[in-house]
Amino acid sequence: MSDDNEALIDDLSRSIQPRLSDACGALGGLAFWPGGGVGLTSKPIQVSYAYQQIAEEIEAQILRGELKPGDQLPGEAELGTLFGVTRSTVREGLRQLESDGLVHRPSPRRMEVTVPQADQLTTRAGRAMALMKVTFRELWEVTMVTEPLAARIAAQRATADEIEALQQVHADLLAAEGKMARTIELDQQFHTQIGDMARNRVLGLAREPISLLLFRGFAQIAPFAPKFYKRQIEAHSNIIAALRDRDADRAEKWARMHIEDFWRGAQIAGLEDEIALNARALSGQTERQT
Amino acid sequence: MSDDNEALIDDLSRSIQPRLSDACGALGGLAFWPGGGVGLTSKPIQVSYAYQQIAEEIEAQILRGELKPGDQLPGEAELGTLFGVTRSTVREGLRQLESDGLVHRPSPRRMEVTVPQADQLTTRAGRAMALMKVTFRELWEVTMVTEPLAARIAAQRATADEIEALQQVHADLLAAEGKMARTIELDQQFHTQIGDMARNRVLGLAREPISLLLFRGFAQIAPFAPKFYKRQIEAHSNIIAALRDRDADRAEKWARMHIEDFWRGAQIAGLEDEIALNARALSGQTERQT
DNA sequence: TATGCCTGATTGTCGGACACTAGAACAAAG
DNA sequence: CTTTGTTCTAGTGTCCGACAATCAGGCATA
Repeated sequence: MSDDNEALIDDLSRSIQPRLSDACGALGGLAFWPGGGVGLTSKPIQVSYAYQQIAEEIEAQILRGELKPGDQLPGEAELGTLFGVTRSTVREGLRQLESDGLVHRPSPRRMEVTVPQADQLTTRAGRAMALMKVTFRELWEVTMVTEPLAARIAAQRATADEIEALQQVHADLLAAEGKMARTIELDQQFHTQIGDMARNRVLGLAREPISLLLFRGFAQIAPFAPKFYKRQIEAHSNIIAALRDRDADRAEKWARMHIEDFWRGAQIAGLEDEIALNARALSGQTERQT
Repeated sequence: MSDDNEALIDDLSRSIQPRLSDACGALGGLAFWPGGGVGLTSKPIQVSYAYQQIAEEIEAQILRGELKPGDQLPGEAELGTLFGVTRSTVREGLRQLESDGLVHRPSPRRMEVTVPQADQLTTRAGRAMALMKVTFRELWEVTMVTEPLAARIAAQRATADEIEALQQVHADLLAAEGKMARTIELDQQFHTQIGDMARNRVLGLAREPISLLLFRGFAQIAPFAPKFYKRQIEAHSNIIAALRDRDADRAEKWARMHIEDFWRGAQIAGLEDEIALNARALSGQTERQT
């Protein structure tokens, strides 16, 4: 494998500034400000550790295209000699890259460059939103534009097979009546699937974590609004029908009404400015890529 | 500090399964499939390393709320004894959490729990979109709904000060005519600022990386469309005016026209299905939090 | 050809070590 | 009493060396 990596090795070997830790505390010429304590330009003075530099250097080479997805990284020991640091230090850097999603490990022996996976970003964003305690209102306001957009584009681009698969999810959803957890799961899947049909990765990335959180509210709304479930189901049917007819306007309209209706339910349940999700509920879903 | 951490320590000490590495390769009862090679349920068989378990355990406790933002983590050595692993192993886990944004280091001596920072997520998402080579079309389709939404809500919620600040950015933008890099920067800031005025963190999270990438196209459009720059500026003026009047509909309308116009420019420049950004361009901006 | 075995390279984890520094406690000076 | 300087200690970044487990690949065997 060393033949294949010759080039990589050459590229990677921008050796780390020797003995960074020594230079850590060195605060770069901090100008004295005569006007008193206030107004001092508070520069962050960020220290840079060796393991960070390792991660940054490799990351930069990935972004610059010198390392492409699929390329295999040299061994840890080799990286160590290349950068002039110990294997332990290299490892810490690799862990960062790993959880950044820029490298992954197809086999425990190989470490290769990859592009961040969508589901990983979704988890990340969802976690962040939960931790920053976003409200249903915030989620809803955005969903109010993303889902109709997804439906509209999906009507133009979805394949017949995809629409069929969506129909199947809808059927499963009907069959799951009464089982709340399953209902929510299938409801989310329904929307995710429409999102995928739009063939827009940006939209997919943006809407997924949001709808994931928002539609959990289902469980909190249903008990308060008897007809809520039925209306939601009907909306789904209408969306599917519109998709079948390739009627973008109608698909968009029904999606909008669907989300509007969701909001009415949320209002009845008094959820408007409630925190959408105590992060605890997400704790089970941590899926760290390996 | 050990007094304050007594509770944390108790909580944290769910000790890691002893000797995980030994159980690594153990492939869980793989059922033999008599029908031939095809149809075998290819289970991922994910091994779990000690450093991952450390990260996951601490992460879970953060999500569960047992560790709250601002809490200080015990020292590495202490964590090591709590989990029953070496300090090196703990460190690798901490590096993951660090780049996940769940913990950070206000001072090189303290490691405390925090909620993921928005700008970090933005960087992450932007990098991912660049690496997956999204097209201008994908970005534009989503921007076409996010920016009008941001403008609409901003018209309802922005403070007078914020509108004033926006006006200032606009003035700077006018003054920067001809300087492309600066123009793009200020244009992005203009939109970001409107996004912030909407006081919707979900919207902010969703739209920021997208607009960041999309509006870079400015540089590629301007040379092809002489009047493009002027029209964009005018649209900005009109948006500000609408915000001043608290006219949500008009703000939304102008934002939409603004983005539509951007698309016309993109068409003239032939960018529709071009890759929005070679990731290289992002490589300079890596800002790893410390 | 397909199977089993052996070997080298790589990885996960360990334990110990050292220099350096932030933070606190303390002493001296205005 | 506040401000400045000193000392000490715990904790961090980095290094070193080591070991068991495992994967990849070559080789021998059936």
